[in-house]
Amino acid sequence: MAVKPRRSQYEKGISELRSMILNGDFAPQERLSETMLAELLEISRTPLRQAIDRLLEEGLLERRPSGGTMVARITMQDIVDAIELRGVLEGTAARFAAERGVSAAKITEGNAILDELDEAVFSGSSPDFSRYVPLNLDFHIFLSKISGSSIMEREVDRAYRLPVASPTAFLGGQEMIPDFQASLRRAQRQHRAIFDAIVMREGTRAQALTIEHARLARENLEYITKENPKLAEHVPGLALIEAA
Amino acid sequence: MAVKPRRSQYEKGISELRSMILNGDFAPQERLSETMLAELLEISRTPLRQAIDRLLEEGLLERRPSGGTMVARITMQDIVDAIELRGVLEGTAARFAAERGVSAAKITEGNAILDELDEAVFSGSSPDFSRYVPLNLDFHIFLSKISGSSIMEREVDRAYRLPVASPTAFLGGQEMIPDFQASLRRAQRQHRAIFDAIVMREGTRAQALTIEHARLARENLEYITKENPKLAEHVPGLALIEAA
DNA sequence: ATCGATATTTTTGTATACAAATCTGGAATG
DNA sequence: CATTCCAGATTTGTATACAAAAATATCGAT
Repeated sequence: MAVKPRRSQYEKGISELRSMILNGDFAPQERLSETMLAELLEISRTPLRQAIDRLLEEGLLERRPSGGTMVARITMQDIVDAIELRGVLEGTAARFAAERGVSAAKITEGNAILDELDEAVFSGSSPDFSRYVPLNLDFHIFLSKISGSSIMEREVDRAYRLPVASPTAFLGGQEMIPDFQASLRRAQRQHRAIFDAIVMREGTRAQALTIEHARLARENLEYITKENPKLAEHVPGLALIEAA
Repeated sequence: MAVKPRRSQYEKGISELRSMILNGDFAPQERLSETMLAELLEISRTPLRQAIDRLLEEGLLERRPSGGTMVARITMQDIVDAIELRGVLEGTAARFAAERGVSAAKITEGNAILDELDEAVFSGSSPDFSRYVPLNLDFHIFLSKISGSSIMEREVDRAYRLPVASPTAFLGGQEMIPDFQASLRRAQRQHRAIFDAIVMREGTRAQALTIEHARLARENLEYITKENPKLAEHVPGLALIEAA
């Protein structure tokens, strides 16, 4: 039997509308009327409006001056800033973790994730992408959890939802962008360094390393836009960038 | 004739529900049913639910495991963390401003605010509180605006809405807490130093000063809780803190 | 033809009705 | 006496109806 997802109309609205936006289904300045969207997504206006509110929060939608909403105008600078912000928040979480200390159990847990990442990145002749991507996200979420601050955990999680700021934004789906293999290895070495700094209670170092780690995403972004623009298709949301 | 505010039911819901929560009108674990709240606020469930979603975002409400919502359990640590987070975000905005440079017009504008703040703080025998509070907020918002990043502007603004993390959270209404007069003078000297660092393009210094500036709020929080607990009444939201 | 005023249609904000899910109390059973 | 199960009552999620506001179209005057 197929598993029936049975998600709410509201969740359906969010995820479908989000992917339509990232997919570039709407014209840049197009007014998105609620009735039209409701019909399109086959949900009623009540849960649709919730979804719109949420996507406004995430920065994917924007209120039009005349009323109504439209797809947000996102510049390259916005993405660079969102990546930097993500790094700053993750860096603060790492600093908190270092300053406040991490339990032995959590150290074991972190090392386990890192060992698995090593497997995925270094064991074969080339990195195993489909294993790396979820493990990478696991590690990043793990870092926010050991900050010892529910506020930081929330806000880091939130930053991941900003357009194209998630740690996995440039890692495509299953298929790897071959040019990024070296980047993956650097990233994993940074993971080790970050966790080492945290365990050693070196807050400033942990923070600096984590911020710099996020900037790998910026490098990938620059590589795609300058060297290999057709890769942009693999990164949902990149298509809707306006000229800065 | 009295001015008719004519705000929407949704806005009414947010502001009234928020102040009721901060006022401690609900018992700690009390389940807040939508029908009950709708009746209480005299709005229908539709805009009420929007308001609830918003306050969930702000961290003032929390979903109960069994379904339904309740007032969020906020610990002292959460407030300390929210203040630090606010400082980190404001600090990043200040760093951006320093790194990217500020126009001559904006420098003039900043100096004008600082001069007015000087007036409010240093001109009389004691600081003019009712003038200081809005000017202080102006300066903080000004800092986020000159970051040159709409993302940072948004996120700083958002951090102000976290429980008791706003720059004016500990400044009470009109009446000043006398013990904070010295703190006010220190704060204003820090404002000058922050803006100087930004104008001089000293990003790291601007960031560090701004983070430290936010920690004045933490000092005030500690003073209130340890030295003079009855002042807590003057700080909306402090009443609903649980033991950490 | 252009502008402005008014009428018409669309769109959003709000209330309410209804259904599905959840909770509560109590009776039946071990 | 504790436990399980079920009926009734809330409660939440969703659809829809309606009204106020906004946008668009229409028409007339200059």
